[in-house]
Amino acid sequence: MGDGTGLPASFEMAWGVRERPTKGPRRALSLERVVAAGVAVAGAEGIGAVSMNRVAGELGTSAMSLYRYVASKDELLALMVDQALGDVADIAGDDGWRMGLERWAWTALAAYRRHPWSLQVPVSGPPITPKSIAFLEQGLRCLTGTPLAPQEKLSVIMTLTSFTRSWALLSSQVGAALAGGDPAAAELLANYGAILAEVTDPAEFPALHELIAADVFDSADEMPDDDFVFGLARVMDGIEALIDPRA
Amino acid sequence: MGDGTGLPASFEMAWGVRERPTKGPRRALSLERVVAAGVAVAGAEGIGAVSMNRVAGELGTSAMSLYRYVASKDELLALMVDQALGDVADIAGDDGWRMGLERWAWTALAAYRRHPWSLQVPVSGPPITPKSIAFLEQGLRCLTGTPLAPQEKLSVIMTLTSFTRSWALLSSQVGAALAGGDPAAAELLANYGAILAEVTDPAEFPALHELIAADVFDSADEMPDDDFVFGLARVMDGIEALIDPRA
DNA sequence: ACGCTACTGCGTAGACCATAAACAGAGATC
DNA sequence: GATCTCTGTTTATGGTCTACGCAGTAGCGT
Repeated sequence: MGDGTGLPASFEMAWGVRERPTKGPRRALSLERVVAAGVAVAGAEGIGAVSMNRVAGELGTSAMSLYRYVASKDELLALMVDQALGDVADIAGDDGWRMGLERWAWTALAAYRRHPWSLQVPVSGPPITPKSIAFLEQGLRCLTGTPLAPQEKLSVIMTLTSFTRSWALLSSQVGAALAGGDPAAAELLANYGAILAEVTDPAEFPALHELIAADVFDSADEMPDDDFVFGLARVMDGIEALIDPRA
Repeated sequence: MGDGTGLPASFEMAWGVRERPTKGPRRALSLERVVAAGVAVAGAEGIGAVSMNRVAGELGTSAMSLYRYVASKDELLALMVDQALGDVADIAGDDGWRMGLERWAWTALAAYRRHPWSLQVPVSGPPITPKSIAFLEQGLRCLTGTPLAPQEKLSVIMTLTSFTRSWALLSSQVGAALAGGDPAAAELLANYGAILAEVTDPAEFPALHELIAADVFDSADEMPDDDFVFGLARVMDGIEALIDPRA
């Protein structure tokens, strides 16, 4: 087994393991540049525009050249998502786990906002790329000193991650529908409450119609971060209810 | 505006709005059968095998026929996901909001387990299909009688949904890697802890290595629902911390 | 200096994919 | 019976990923 990690070669490259082979012609590109080109295309024209051809075009070469750096398109996408996380600065401070984790969640949200397309890439396994692991480390550090078992720490981070990611996804889609090009999506969103009202029977959906009557579904136009603040507070309260009794 | 909902025609069909036009030849298929065929293909061969051609083959017709029932592949996928939720029975009981919401979450998890492929379909907007709305209604009913504002109720449901969905996704991928065909994924998962250890520097990732040392990443083999129970309890505690002080 | 050999970029081609457009027939309505 | 709408299907277009193979490059061992 030795030092074979079993990871795809491009991932090992991203981790900095694996020295570049010394023989052969000099490489015209680098994994970094390929991934960066992918990120550029996704950022400018959306994840749907990311094809091997398009990315290669951005670099002035042809599609097949990219396969010298990446074994498949899925690998490229995974590395793009990793890159999108950005370089993670130190997050945990000395102001307690709660403040730290909240900063952590807001940092993740900011990264998702910067690269909304990264939310559209289908998740294909547990995190294994450098920046996502570094980010996990930052989250875990916030919990250092708390009376939680290791397994519990991981569960806490997972819970928080899933909430943040889901909210970022919803929020980005709403934002895209409002600002973006698709007029059908925009209209659907603008009339969301009305559509629900028209399609459901108040007698059959009483709880839903209570919300419709309260205009809950139409206030999405503004869409500040209030809902995120609210949900985040709920999740943190839940964690606090676990930690506090032990202290 | 009248009764034009602005929804795609196939969605109106799924809701039962829209009478079938009386002219022209009798239809050879039905929207239900098309969606059911898609679900069958996805269940048997995974979401990746769902192509218009493959689904049409399942029905003994040709790809273009499906476009008489569905305007695009995305619509078909959305309807398949809706179908996967299954018929929702009454969930809210008289044993309090917490028990109700927990049943609700477990019901959702069961549906995801029954149709893991539905987690791979990229989410493309707020829920608008019959069964997902019915499911939302069930969740909201659990909160009837609680001192929560309408907007808060929706936020609570969203928080719970996102947690459940994320956990189901992770759990299904782990399950697929262990049982499924891809030996690379299986090996990655089996050595997950070891790989992390090999690729990261303990000095740079102290919090992570604490977890690795505790074998947290290797106990995934068993993977019962313990983590879901744990996270669910956290989320519910968070909601309880909001409700209790008001009662 | 001179193969050897590993490695490079890239062109070609195959297998699929979603779907636009046009068409011949079915069957209810006038 | 004529009309007119809706039906399934055929054909065609432009896109996707990527397996394969080729010609050329540059370091290494001799």
